[in-house]
Amino acid sequence: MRVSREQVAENRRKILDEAARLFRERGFEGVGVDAVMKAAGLTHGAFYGYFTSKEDLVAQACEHALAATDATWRESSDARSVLATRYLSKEHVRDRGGGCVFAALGSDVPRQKEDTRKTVTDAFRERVEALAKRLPGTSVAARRKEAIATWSGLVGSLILARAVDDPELEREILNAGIATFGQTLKSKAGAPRSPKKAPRDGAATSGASRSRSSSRPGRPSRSATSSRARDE
Amino acid sequence: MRVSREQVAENRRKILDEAARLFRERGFEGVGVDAVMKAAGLTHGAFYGYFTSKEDLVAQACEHALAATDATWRESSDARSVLATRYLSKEHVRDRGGGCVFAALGSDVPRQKEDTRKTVTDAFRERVEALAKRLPGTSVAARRKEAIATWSGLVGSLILARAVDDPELEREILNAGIATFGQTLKSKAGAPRSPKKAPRDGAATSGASRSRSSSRPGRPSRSATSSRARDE
DNA sequence: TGTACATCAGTGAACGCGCGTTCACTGATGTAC
DNA sequence: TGTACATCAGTGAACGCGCGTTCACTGATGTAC
Repeated sequence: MRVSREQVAENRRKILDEAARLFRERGFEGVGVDAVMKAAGLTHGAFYGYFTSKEDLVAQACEHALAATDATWRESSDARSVLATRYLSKEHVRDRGGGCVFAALGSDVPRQKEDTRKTVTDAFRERVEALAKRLPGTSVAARRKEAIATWSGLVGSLILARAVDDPELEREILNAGIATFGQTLKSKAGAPRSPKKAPRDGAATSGASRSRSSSRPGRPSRSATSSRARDE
Repeated sequence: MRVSREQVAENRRKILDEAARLFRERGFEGVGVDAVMKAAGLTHGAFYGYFTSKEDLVAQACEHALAATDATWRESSDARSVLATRYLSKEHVRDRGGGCVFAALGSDVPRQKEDTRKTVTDAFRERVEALAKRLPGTSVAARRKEAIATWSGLVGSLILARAVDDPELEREILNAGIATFGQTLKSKAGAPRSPKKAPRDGAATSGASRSRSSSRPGRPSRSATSSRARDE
């Protein structure tokens, strides 16, 4: 039963929405193709009309989830303290499925395929740049360094607040994070190790245009060979 | 073919060693019972002589891995900066299987069963207390808060350094983390939100004795019913 | 200390199940006239 | 605008595979005498 082109586009969006939510809730390996398609109101057989493999879905779902939050970060003019307070709120701790991808899946990213890691790396750069813009500070390098440390602190705080099973300790972690990463950090001026090569300031602006995602085909051809890598 | 009691103890240790390594490398769901037993030099059939279920193995392997590093943290007298430099080294980034459990599996912990979360929570408390002891600072509460934020920052930095696919960016994250979390942080004095209830200072010393792990049986009885939870 | 027997750690076949993936078929959509 | 046909998105059965788990059996260990 063929459906309209608009329906196809909407189905695609729905699949990615549901996949992005489910992966964040249950982890990449905790969600099957079947579960994603069912959540999107389709049957599993239709899956390979949209994606070449589950790995393909993982990569695109990550991009989908990250793009949604990227926009918010770039466009909002919230101060760093507001941002930290919202990021480290109990609501965000609870809403794994709709929250930060880095916190929900961060420690699983190194185990994913190239595509996914590249998507995550690009999004990390976006976040750091968006954060650096909000920071006071003299040099671009110092602002960038502080943005990186702040972002690390926020992600780490959220992950640990979620990991812990004691609500009181969770609250303590969130509050410590807000108090520390919601305002200017103190850090040593230079890079403390391997001083032979200073961090490139140019990297702070090099990835400004986000043009990569256009190379993804809308629908894979039916005849596409699916080579399944067997090695770790 | 029955083996000696010493052999049983050694097999148990080997299984936990290999499980702790494999889980950190490939994730909880990326490693099967079969792979763990093979790595330990046994066949999968012997598994249920040692553990009641895979979940049981997950919990015990986490405890095993965390206990190993706990000892190091408690006993070493390294300054905070040395600790940060070692924690955020390229060697640690590379050695996922032998490194920090929080960084390797942190975002997967909220999805695990009670036992595992409890083990992780206890270990978190240990780390924070061990870290707080090294910090200068006036009040116990301030030292504890700084220890929590520092630990969050270290874990977050390591997770992000591993997630990223660009070695140069990885280096930047590590250096920013060392510079920031290797020395005293600035943070607001009071808790910034929900000021009705101040953080309990007593929590800093309440979990001092680590007596919990003794309740684990050495070998489960053969007749133990394995009830498998079907719900999420 | 030596023998006879009970114990039980480990083996490997087998189980049911869910996974990722494929495919023949269906029937509504889109198009050519 | 209306009809005839080609296209193709979605369905559901089927596949092979690996997973967690069970169990009858084996034979070395540990024990009783």
